[in-house]
Amino acid sequence: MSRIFPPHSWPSGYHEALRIQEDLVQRLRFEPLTGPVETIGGVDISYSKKSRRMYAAVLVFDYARMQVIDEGTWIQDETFPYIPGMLTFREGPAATRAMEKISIRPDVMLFDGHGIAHPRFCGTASHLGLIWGIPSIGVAKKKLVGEYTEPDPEAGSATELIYKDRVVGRVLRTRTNVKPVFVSQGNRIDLDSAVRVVLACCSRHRLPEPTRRAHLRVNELRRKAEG
DNA sequence: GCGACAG
DNA sequence: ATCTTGTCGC
Repeated sequence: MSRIFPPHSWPSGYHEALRIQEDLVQRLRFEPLTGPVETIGGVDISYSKKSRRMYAAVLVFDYARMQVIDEGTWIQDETFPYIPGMLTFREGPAATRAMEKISIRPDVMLFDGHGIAHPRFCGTASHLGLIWGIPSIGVAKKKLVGEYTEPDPEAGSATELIYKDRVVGRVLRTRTNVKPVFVSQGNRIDLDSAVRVVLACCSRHRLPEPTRRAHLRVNELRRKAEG
């Protein structure tokens, strides 16, 4: 039994959130990214514990030039606490409102967090990519679940992230001699395609440009609103 | 009970 | 995310 959860209705309790993840995970699909990628989106959320406010930004880039061509932002109060494995219910509401403000739908989207490298194989990148209807990739700075061996120090080196006998992602060295990032399938993309896209966005920094720039943008929003 | 634990 | 000083290296 599966259904499509309304994008603008979010759960307030843990158990309802759990049921939603178990429902949505059945709808995830992982296939090679077909067709040319001309635009790519980056999403990030920032929140201040003090004001309990959230700042969201969705940036759309021209993939070839890696320049911003569209932007959507949103500010609101917190509606859900931070619980490992439930990040999408904390960030989803504000991220979705920011998403509604862009006019160019990106061909693929990068998230600051995991895709299927998640306790129930339904992290933020998978969840939001699914309800937004856009191929998505998870790029996290730290592990949530799984086991792996350290990749070689050269840019491009990678090892598998294994969880419950499944390959749920890749530990990828995006730049030489920097800490690796955790790349995982969000939805409508396979792991090889995901890694290829992430590497293409990391010519100058450890994190891919779309999420890196979205992060700078939300911090700018917060500074402007709070100080 | 103990350790792990995206942002 | 937030708390926090200095510091090593491209």
